Amino acid sequence: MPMSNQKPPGARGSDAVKSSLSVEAWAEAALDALATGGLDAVAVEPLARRLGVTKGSFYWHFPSREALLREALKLWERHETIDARAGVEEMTDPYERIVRLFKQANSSYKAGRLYLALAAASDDPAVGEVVKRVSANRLNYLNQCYRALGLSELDARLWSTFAYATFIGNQQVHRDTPEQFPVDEDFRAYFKLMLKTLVPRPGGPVDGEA
Amino acid sequence: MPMSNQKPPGARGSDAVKSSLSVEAWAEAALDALATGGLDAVAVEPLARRLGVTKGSFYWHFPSREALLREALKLWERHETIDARAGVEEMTDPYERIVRLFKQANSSYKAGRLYLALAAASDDPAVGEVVKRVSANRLNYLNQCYRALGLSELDARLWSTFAYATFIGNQQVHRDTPEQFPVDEDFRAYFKLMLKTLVPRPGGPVDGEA
DNA sequence: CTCATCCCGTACGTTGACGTATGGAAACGA
DNA sequence: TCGTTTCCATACGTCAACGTACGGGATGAG
Repeated sequence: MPMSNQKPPGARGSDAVKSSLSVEAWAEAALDALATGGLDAVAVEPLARRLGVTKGSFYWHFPSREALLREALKLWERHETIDARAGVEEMTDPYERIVRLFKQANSSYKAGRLYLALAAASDDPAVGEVVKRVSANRLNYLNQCYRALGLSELDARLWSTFAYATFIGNQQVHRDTPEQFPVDEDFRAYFKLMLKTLVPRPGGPVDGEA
Repeated sequence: MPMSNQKPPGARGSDAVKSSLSVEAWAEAALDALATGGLDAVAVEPLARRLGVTKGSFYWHFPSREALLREALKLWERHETIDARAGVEEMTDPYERIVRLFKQANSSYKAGRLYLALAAASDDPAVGEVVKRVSANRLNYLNQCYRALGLSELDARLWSTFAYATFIGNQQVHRDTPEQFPVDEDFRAYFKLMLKTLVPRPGGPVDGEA
């Protein structure tokens, strides 16, 4: 049984490739099923049918359904942490960095669905652990960005939580009632409004307590 | 088979009682299971065990699992639309009305979990329909409140969507990473910040486009 | 050519939940 | 007291998915 490394026939040379090619394909399919059908859609036989094979294939690559879930979660966490930093780290200005984060968060509808599906399956301990870690990472990163804007520790925490909650909620509203969600021109106005409201300009007013 | 009215031995007199007593008990249990375990937790035999009975009882009250789901959704929608208006309609000042709505939205953690669980199960057509209706109702009501504040049609739509998304997101963040969510004193500051940011005071500045 | 390993298909046993059939106990009216 | 209605338990068949056992074709090494 593989599950780790066993020299896949393709992609020779870079022996840094740890996971078998098919393993990742199964994991991707699992994430796809998760985004659309929830956690129970991550089922061996349905996925096998979807991929045009049978269980026999699956149980050669994985010891169990739980192993597939673990692999899918690992893949998701990697995507989530890498994509979150991509195109953001290069921005030096903290304001522009936050703007970039927001644009990114609103750009990938599919990633939003995936997060919501995983968050809804947090009852599963393995899922809950990863969701909590990813969510905490995002919040901490946003918090650092707000601190870089000059906000105090408390203010940064409050504003970053505020902003993060808003964008998570946007994904939720967008999914639950798409026809109520602003599009095109309205969305641009909506986005601009949120930006102006949620991220204080470098020279703007700083509000402490009342 | 009942499923509608059949003169429950208790609560005589008010024959306006449409659903049997036990039917509502099953529906409540179903909502409870939904909040904690998701849609698949609404299973006949597990619920029966939880209630200390067997399937025999269930299939006397309901023709199928789907009927239970429908009943639970009906109950949820009723709760959601009634509770949303309770303690809000009496407020005449639109500002105070919105504040009341926000306080209410943040007060019931359990109701938040229920909404998130149902929203996550929107793949089910019956669930999706109700979720969409409830969500749209909330948004429209909030929109009316913002219009009553004097905002234009567009501004009211944007601000109400903004505010609604934020509070939905709060429930999500609160559930996914509870230890990162502000509590006690920090929460009060957080709440105040959101209020000041999201609901313009009657005499405050009105921002149109840039 | 032979053989061993890789990858997958097939057949089987098991489990959990759905739904049905039927019996039975308790309450209630005549 | 007797029968009917109400509510629930038990037993059964079905189905879908998990996991296992085993076989078999392909492919590369010797």
